[in-house]
Amino acid sequence: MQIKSEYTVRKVACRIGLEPSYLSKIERDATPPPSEATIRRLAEALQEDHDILLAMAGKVSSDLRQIIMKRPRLFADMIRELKDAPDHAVLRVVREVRDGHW
Amino acid sequence: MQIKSEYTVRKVACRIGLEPSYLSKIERDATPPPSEATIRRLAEALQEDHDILLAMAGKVSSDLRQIIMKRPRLFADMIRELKDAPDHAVLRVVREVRDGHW
DNA sequence: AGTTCTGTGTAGAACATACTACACAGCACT
DNA sequence: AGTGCTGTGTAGTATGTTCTACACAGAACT
Repeated sequence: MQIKSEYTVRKVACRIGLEPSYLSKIERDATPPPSEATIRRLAEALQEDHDILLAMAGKVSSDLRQIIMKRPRLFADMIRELKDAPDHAVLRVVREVRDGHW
Repeated sequence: MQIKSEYTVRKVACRIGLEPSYLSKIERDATPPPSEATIRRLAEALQEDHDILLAMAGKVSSDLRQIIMKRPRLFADMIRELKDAPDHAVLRVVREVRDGHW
C-alpha cells in the first residue's frame, strides 16, 4: 500500500510559498529562524500552535509585544514575578481575572 | 551663573560609547531604535527605566522573552487575558502570587 | 532502466539593523 | 574676534536577516 504524505518538505514549502531547501534548513535548525509572518504560515500549514513555534524561534508574538509595550512596567513586573510560579498558580490567576474578580 | 549640564548629547553619548550624532537622532526618532544593549546603557546613563525605554523602541526585554519562551502557551494566554484588565487587577494578581497563594 | 519523488548543499541577493566618521552652523563666553 | 561648546546633517560601512535559485544524490516506483 502506497502512502503519500501530505507533509513532505516540498509540499508544505510550496503551500506556504517557500523554497523547499529553506524549509528543510528551518526544520534542522541549519538557518536562523524565519520571520514571524513565515512562522505563522508554517504553523497554520502544520496545524501547530503559532505561539509555540514562535517560542522555538526565540520570538514573541507581535500582539503580545504590543500588549506589553502599552504598560511595560506593569507587565514586566508581572512576568518576572510569575517566572517561577507553577503552571496551576498562573492558570488560577488567569481564571480569576476572566471571571471578573476585578 | 553658568550651568553646564551633565546630560548634553555629547557627554551622554561619550559615556555610553556612542557617536553624538547617532544619539541625537535616537532622541528625535530620526533613526530606527538602537539595539537592546545600547538601550540598556542609555537607560542607565539617564537613570531611566530600561523596560520603558525598550517599550518605546518597540522591544521587549530579553529576560522577559526567555520567561515567555519557556512556557509560551501559558504566558501567551495569560498576557492576552490581562490585555484589558485594569492595572489594579493585574497588581492584585501579582501580589497574590508573591504572597504564596499557590 | 528510467522517471519521479525525497531531502539537502551551495551560492548569492535584497533588504534591514546598528552603527561610525566627519563636517558644519549657531550660540556663549572671553 | 576667537575659542569652545551645542546639536545635527550627510555619507558610508559592517553585519545580520530572510530569503531565492539551482543543482545533486539517493530511494521508490513502473
